[in-house]
Amino acid sequence: MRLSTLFGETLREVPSESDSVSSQMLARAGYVRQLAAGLYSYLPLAQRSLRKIEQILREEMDAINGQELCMPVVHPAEIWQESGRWYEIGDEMARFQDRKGRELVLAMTHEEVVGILCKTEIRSYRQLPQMVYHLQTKFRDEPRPRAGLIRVREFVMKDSYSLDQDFEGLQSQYEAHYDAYHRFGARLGINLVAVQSDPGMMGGKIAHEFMYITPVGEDSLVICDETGYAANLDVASFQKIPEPASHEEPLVRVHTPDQKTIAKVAHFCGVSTRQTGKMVFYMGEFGSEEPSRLVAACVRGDMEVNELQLQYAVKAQSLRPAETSEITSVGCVPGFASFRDIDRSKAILVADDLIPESKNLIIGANEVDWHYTGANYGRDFTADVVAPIALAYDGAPDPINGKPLRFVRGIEVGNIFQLGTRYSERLGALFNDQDGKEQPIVMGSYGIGVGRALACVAEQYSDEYGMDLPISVAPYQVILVSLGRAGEVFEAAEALYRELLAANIEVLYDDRSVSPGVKFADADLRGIPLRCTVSSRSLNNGGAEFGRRRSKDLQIIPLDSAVAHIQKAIDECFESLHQRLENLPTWVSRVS
RNA sequence: CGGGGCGUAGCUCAGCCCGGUAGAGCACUGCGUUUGGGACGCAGAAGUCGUCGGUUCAAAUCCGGCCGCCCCGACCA
Repeated sequence: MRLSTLFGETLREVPSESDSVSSQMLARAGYVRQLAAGLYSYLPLAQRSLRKIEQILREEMDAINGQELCMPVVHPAEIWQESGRWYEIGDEMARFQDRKGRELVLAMTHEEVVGILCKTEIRSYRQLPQMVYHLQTKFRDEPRPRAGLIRVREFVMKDSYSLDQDFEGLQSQYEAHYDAYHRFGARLGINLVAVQSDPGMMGGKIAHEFMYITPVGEDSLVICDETGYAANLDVASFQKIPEPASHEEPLVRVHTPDQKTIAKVAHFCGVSTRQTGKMVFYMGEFGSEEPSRLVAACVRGDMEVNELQLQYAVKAQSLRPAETSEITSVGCVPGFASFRDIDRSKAILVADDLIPESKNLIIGANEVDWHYTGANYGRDFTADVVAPIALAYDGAPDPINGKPLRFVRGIEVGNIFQLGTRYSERLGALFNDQDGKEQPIVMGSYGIGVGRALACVAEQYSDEYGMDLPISVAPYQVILVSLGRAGEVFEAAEALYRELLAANIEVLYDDRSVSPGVKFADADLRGIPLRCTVSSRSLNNGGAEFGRRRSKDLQIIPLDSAVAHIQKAIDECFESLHQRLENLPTWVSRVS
């Protein structure tokens, strides 16, 4: 490709549209342009990179017996009504009507269509297992798109769907995806960490997210480098160690003027926050049939509430922080609340499982400026539900060996879900088993965001001058820079360009008549890993100048063997990338 | 949805407080010079100041509504 004709300019100045490194780099390098919030055009360079990422996905999916197909982006509403998600999903799903008034939706994912396809294609256990995948556009009307390609509304996802007759089959395909996703990350040059995650409304019990670890990530994770335990904060567990206490002290009502927060009360009483019980109030929604109810949660004073686990503990559809009036309506005094003296007919009381283990807590007395000391679960107060509802924290003891967990942030590049039979049952995707009995197909679903993967690569492989993409992702392998329009240099560069093309080397040829500074600056920006320069200086030295992007260690390669030299360097780039495939985490080697 | 910021030429931004001729740099066009790390001179083209309304003799500037974009939070099958 000649740079003089490439569609897509570099930007000299940092675009103002977003703060994230990847979006600024991709914009400056002429890869992407924003059309609206969360909607991007991919210019030719980005398109080439995306196609390379897609090709890697195809190879990895094919390697685990996937079959590529393609399903529509526009779906009739009925299939989403059948699966139930028409009613469960809110404004995130784009809904519209066709000219006849038929309700349509833009696909957020494709479980429903796969289920519909199974109804006609799969009838017998003899046809299972199967795995299908596609690379297709999704639309999710995110409440807040952000960070360039990291969180967009329209994006291409590789989504695959496993179809099995039983859970053993599902487990096996799940494990195959687990390993394939690690290979995918390695081939892109990024480390993906598999973390336990919340299956959420996808249903099923087991799910993992594949995270690219970076401080700019939007998900919070806990990981332990020693045991390999890794989990999304939502589902992270940790060891809970009660404060030592020799005996139960008596319950004593103490005056605590103006000590409204846990920190203040603990300080006032001269104890650690670990000796206190903290109350947090939510309003729980339980569906249209049931009225919403107050959910009162109690965790030890040094901890926070894990809202997702609290929601599961009370089997609520959703939780929101309670208003002060809602708290007082059950007899609680904000700032001085506890499970004692609460109207238990109007609220669900949930205690973290550490609370019954903890002796002699300070809790609220439900009266302004008063607390109790020496409160003990069972004797002085009880809950309706005891469950692990405390949020893991930085340094919390690993659930396996008790070593401190590390808090990190990550970007979710992929996820894998064991769906089970939820969709096949609702959509009627059944097969006849060996006994001739109808059974629902056991499904799994597995996604990878293609653009998000590119953003993660750009995030990692950038410096102040631009991107330095791995050879597997870079739109071109080498950038050929010609300096000077003098006849000899021009002829040599043109000849080398033709030779590189003939040798099937992916070359971006800067044939523009701009100053050397512009060419080098653009070469640094564009993300091409190798650079070859032809100039009168290089010709005088015996050929072309060649090396890694921005390297000071440049070698002169004779023109007649230049192609071979460049091919060798490309091969070495791939080899060093492929070394990442060794010692990858696998399902078998995982701990968590 | 809550909080904050912004919207002026293709890009980055100044001008707005204090109302009166729409600006700079980069990019672009032409001519000439220049060619190893974002060159220089001369000439030129380019904006309905997001939008609608109000105040005023007069609005980019003051006031109000709306729209859009970014950031923090909520949310995220």
